[in-house]
Amino acid sequence: MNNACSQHAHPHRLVQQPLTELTDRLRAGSRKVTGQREAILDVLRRHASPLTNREIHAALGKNDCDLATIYRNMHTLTSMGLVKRFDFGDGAARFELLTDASDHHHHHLVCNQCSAIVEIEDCFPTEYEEALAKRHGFTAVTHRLEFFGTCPRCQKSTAAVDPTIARPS
Amino acid sequence: MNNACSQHAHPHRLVQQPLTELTDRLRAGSRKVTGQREAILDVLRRHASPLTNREIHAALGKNDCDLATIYRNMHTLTSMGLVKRFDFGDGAARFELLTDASDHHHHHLVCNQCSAIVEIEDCFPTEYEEALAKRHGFTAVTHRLEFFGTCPRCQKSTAAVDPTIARPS
DNA sequence: CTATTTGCAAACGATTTGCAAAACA
DNA sequence: TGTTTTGCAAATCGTTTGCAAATAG
Repeated sequence: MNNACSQHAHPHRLVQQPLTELTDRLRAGSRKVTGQREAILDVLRRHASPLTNREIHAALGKNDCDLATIYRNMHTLTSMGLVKRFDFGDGAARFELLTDASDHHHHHLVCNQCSAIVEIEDCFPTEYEEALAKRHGFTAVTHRLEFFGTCPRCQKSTAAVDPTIARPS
Repeated sequence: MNNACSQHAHPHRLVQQPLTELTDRLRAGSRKVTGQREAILDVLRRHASPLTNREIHAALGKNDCDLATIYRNMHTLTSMGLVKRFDFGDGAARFELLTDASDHHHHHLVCNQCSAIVEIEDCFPTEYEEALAKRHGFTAVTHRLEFFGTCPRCQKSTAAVDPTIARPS
């Protein structure tokens, strides 16, 4: 995927926490600290935007490991809370490192043209969500919210967008 | 997928517009009115919640047609604006009939346990979205928003939920 | 009659899984 | 050493596509 514009990502997400802190979290969860896991976590550390398994695999370079290993580890890391999974509706899951508790819930603004991703702090108002849950008798209600549009850089080009892809109107 | 609770769906979406009105829209788009298309549209007409291609296929019963035909037609119908595609993050696209312009934008509340789907009118505040777009220099910004939780019926049972699936925290 | 549409089978891309070898603790 | 993790290959699942036959207008 072409992430040419991804440098627009909000700087606050580029905070790199030390790798040792991450491996410690692995040990705390009684998981083994393997070279593959370190390499994967290291790739995630240095990326502000969520990456697909394939992108992680490509970014591993020298520390290459099997794609299946990445898939398995993203499951593990997600269930351990080290990583969060996002879906942009294009058929590939994306994963982002959770640096701290405050990162556990946020959203994205994705360019329909070049797939640039901007981290967003805006969120659906809690009070609305609570009212909505109560109204329908649901409990433990959460939401998935992602924004799509045309990024500044792509506003000049005139590339067509596939109208059948799941971009809400 | 188990949609046992789907009768919770908001009644306003059960409005069934005549099949002829739909086929007319096909003709208006210079598309042929085939038996398969009529059958597919008829299935969508009588369902309040979005259906997967497989669910549509199963619902066709006697008027069975090839799955590939359904996939191709959902593309066609989506690009014609007769149908809208939704993604709940479980890997299967869902489609819902658009009865009128007011239906072009709405959201869902999905039960994590039984996949019951409730149609939701609540939406992310337009002014927030506009501010967000301006702040990041994006144009033509839209959003995808879906809610997840535990439906009234499932609040009694104690089924575990896969923590690795993309349900935002 | 002619462009569209369909059925069938094969192809695809993302993801998962079985199993034996390799590696952490 | 005993359990977890990895690599490899095969399997799965949703979806797409090539192509010849069927069909709507």
